Amino acid sequence: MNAERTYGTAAFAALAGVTPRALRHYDRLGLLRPTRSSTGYRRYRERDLETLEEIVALKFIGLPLKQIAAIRRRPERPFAQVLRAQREALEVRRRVLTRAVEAIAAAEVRLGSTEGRSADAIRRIIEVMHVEQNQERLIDTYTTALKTMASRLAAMSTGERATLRQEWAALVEDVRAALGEDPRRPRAQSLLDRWLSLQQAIAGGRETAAAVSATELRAELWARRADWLPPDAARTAEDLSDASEALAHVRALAASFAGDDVLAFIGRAKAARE
Amino acid sequence: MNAERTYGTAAFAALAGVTPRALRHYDRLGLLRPTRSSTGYRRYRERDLETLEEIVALKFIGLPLKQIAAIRRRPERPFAQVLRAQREALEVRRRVLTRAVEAIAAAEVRLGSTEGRSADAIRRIIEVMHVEQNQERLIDTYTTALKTMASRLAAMSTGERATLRQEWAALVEDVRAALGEDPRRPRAQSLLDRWLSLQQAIAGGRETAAAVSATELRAELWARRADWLPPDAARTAEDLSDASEALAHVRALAASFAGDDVLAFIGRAKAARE
DNA sequence: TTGCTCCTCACGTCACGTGAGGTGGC
DNA sequence: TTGCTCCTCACGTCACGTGAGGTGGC
Repeated sequence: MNAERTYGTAAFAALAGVTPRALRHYDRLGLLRPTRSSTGYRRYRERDLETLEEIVALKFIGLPLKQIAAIRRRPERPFAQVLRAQREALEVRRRVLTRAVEAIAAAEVRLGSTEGRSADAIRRIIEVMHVEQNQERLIDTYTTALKTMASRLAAMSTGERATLRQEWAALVEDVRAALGEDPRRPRAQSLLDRWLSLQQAIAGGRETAAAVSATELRAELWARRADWLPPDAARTAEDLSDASEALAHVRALAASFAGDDVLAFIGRAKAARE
Repeated sequence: MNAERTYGTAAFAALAGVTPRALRHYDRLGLLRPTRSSTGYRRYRERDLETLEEIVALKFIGLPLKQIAAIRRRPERPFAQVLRAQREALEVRRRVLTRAVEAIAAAEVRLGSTEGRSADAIRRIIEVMHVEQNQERLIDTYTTALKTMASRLAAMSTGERATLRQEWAALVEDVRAALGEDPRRPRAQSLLDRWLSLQQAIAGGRETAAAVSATELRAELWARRADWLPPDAARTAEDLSDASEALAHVRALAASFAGDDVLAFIGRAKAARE
């Protein structure tokens, strides 16, 4: 009595919408071990179906079976972290696919117009591919720079941040007042010194600073911000590894950078120095 | 004299941005065979770079190496077909990724609110996954039905199509005039006969007809049309395997279907018949 | 002569698909 | 007793990554 309903491999596979071979695979990996009949046949129970559905769901979001096994045993990382990392990985793959589709579309246009030859179309793919790879590299550089700045700012005390902000505002004001001056004069050169040391304080290493100060780079990136700026501010703050305060600083920084006249003056002072 | 500049494996790999191992792989597959020095070392020439760039470009758009080899030998299918098939395949993969990202996002929301447990989040993934799979199935069914209709219409003569259109318009008008009548009466039943036979003429098999006549299906699909209707009409016409005329017929058909009162009457007549 | 580069196997990756060859169950 | 289902190997997939073990080149 109370004999529980069980299923053979094929029946259970059909019930769950997977193949029998997949069930054997999960069994071998230890993901889902059914009981065995006296003759060695696999016997699945009703409650195995819940387990299998979980496995299929985690596979649907692209997790490898090994990681699924780890999560089901006991997650070594909090599930929220797993989900976030996986979502970001999928978003990267989706962007790659988008680039490829764009390259194909460009090649199709080339092929359709004025009896294009396939060699021309392939060349077009190469062009689009290179342009897009450069953009990816710019985005990576800039995103890394932003994260570096955010974490440095987050590591400072409130007082330090306030000081920095004041110094920065003062410097920008002083530069504005000196815009017409000769960039070779000591006055301009001393403004440049202040600029470089503030940049060093916020951005740290030289590469970060360089990435942040390239004007064309920022223009290009801003034009394509939909590609790298997450849609909602909450997520952005999280990405930058700390709180909205750090993000606010980065924004203030970006805003202060936005004055092209100021940047041009600093550029002239740099050019005069060498 | 005139000794051409050549490169060793590592140098050529660095020049082209691939790994030495990849070059050996392409060599073995016959994709790019360099000359060999007397001691068996691979020697790449300047013009091998063009070949390699083509290979990398075709790999970038997701073609497998075997197919790239075939294309470079001599394309057995026109390149336009290859590009289109590849673009469509990538678009499908992109949609799958979009679904997965959506499912993860839903799970993250669940996890964030009111101390969600990971089991709840996984259940949420399952829900979203099932909803989306149903939608995919609907879209497939409907798209197939549309293609079937388009090819049947394309196979007809202009005269036959004109007749069909007239009969259809006349039927819709007659049904409108009979909306208030008893669906069990011979009048309504004869309208239903005309409806079924016209549907048979356009849609062919019973499954196609069923797909086309399910009201909720069309409402659901129309709400999500961005997912399955290609953005530009030109491409749509091509998808439907013949010209804008066939497409125009499908559109006219869809428009005539759109009257919910007409559909409801036919539905009542069908219900009365059994 | 000593590093350095290059060479050729050959296994591993990931989630199964696909036979091959054999045995218990209704 | 005859099909039918199930079982366990074990190779194949795809584009290389990663040693292992060995030899020519500057």
